[in-house]
Amino acid sequence: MGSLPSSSEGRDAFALLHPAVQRWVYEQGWPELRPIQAKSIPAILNREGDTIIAAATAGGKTEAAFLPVVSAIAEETKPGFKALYVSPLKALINDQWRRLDGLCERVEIPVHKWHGDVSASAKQKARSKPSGIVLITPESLEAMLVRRSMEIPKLFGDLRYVVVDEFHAFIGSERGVQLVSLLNRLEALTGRRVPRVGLSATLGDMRAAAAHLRPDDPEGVVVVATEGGGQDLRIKVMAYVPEPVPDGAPSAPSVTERITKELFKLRGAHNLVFGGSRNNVELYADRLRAQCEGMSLPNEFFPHHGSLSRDIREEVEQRLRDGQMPTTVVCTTTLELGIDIGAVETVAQIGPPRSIASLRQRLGRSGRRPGQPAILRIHVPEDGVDAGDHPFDRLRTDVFQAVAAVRLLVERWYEPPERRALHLSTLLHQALALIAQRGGASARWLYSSLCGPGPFEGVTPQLFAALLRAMGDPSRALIEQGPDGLLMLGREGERLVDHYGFFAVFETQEEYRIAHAGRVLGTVPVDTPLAPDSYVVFAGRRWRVLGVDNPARLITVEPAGAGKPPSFGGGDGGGMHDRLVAEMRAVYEDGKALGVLNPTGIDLFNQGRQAYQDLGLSHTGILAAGDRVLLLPWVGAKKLETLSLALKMRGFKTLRFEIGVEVNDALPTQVVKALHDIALGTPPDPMALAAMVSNKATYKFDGFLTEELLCADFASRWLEPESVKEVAAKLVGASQSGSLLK
DNA sequence: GACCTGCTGCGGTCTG
Repeated sequence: MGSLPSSSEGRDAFALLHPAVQRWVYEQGWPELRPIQAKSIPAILNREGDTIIAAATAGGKTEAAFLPVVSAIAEETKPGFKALYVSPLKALINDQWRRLDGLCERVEIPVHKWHGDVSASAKQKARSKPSGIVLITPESLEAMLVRRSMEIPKLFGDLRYVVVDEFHAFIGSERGVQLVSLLNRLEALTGRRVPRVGLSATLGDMRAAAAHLRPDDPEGVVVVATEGGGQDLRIKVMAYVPEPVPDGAPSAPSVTERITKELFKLRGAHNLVFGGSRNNVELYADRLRAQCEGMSLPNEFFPHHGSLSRDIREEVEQRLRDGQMPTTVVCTTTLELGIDIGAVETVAQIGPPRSIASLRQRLGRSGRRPGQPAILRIHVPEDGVDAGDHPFDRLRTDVFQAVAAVRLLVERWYEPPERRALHLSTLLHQALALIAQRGGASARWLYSSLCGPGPFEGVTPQLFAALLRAMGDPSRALIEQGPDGLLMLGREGERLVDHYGFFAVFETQEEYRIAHAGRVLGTVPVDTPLAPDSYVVFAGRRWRVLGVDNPARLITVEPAGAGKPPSFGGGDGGGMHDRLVAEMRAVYEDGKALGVLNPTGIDLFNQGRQAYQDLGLSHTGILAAGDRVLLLPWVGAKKLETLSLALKMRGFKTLRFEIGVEVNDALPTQVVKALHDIALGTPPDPMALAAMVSNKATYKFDGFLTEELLCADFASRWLEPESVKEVAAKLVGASQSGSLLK
């Protein structure tokens, strides 16, 4: 055979693989094993523990996990699935299924897709003769555990590995908490501790990621990483302001028109433009297509976002993958994860990045061939301001945010996971799922199953008892207690669990479909319907609304010559990490912009620095300026996000928290007190917090929580763990505890 | 004035 693996590390790793896997590797014609693969193979095959594989996008991570995993299970003949692969996206499962097919065929191991688009008959077939590898979503795994718990020991009793793809996508979210809880439940059902392998490109804090992967033994997780270095980065931040127009002069091109002109220069290659919102995606995709048509050129610009129909999105992905015709896709985060689209030349971003991890992920789409630089252009629109405007409006926070994000990117800092929140909405969901899975359970057993070392470890027995009491309250009727003390599903609990919508822990809004000539183009939210005869831009084209069928939730359209993007509904707001805000402050303080700014950007940068000095924002606390209240940003954006949520719940309209929070209303005393406490970094008085929260929901099952539980959960998102328990204990009241936890 | 993700079981009808 050839002299494939050239390094000694590569040779040693290669020798560990199963002969059939070795043959497959030869057949691929690879010059050698990638460094990440050479490292991961012994890490997985020579030990029993958990592993995190971190390498740049397109670094061969999938094979780094599956060459050893397939080798380990190649000779297994006992019935049962041997490896479970969990992915955040169905599209990624379909991609990986295609990719694994050849390798697994060589070794004669079946690979099963298992998600909502897979037919019941295919699942039935896999279930009747379980073997090989299952590729699944968290929701489908939840459904399997709840609906088929009796079969789990037979299906997974001999499971050898769990592989989690795009692991970063599961960190710091409700869905990630659910996933880890699911893996714990799976191990409990099978009585085996199964090695976990997490794959990711952008993990900043490996120890924290390890703690998320295996909460009760983070030290035992081996991190296999390769340097992403050596890649040449070319980054430019371009700022835009409206040009002043003298009276009587023809109007100057708008900021949007100038950014469009800049993006149009990307013609002739493969590029991605991250628009920041579906609205922007539609706006720019339409303008760019119109510009092509105006110049009688073939269109190269296409939109891609979550409200477009699957077939429209797949058409665009296919066009990128083919690489035959030059293509620029204007998209949201939909093209950020690992769906196979090939390499692109330039990555552009409209507006400042909100997350460094996501910026890194986006950049990973560019410069994937050796010797080719990764190119990033950040286009930052800013408003025009007058000299007399308030300094808040002259801070140019978007420019500073973009510069701060680039500084952190160069520093290789990424948002770390946050583990300290209580996640009571998800805990409630998991308690229901576990009761349904077992048919009934004691409170003590539930507590030890869910709140041991794991994503709910911050929940005390008292708090859990309060949660169960809330669930058992006749007004909610989620659970009830039998005479033997066993907890069972109540009337409402049955109804929830029986509906298929139960399996996902995230909320989704109701939508209308938009269709032309029988083809569904995509969806818009029900609360922002389109009127008949209005003009709309959708899927990158212009349409006239023919009719709206309310009962069918269907909007029909015909081609038109005008239109503007529909409203896709509001987002969650905020979401910046404290570190990014701190870096913004550092940029204001030290004035170092890395030389990445265009001339307009430099002007705005100087203007922002001046405004910053004018304000004299150097201490922590709340500034009252006239009828405005400014919360200094340096308390941390995470806290501000929470605060802004609370303030919105109280009906305040004018909020700014990019760098400060302004409130143009008089604040109730209790809320001011809580704001003060938060600004000073001390735990707020629980009653003041309660006054802020009222009884509004953010997560899917918040609506079933009492005000006290909601407050405890709310506080947990930014307080230190000790303070969380303190505040929660005060809220819940230790005196009531104990009745359910016998 | 942000983004994204996911979905079972059953009963009915039709096709090969």
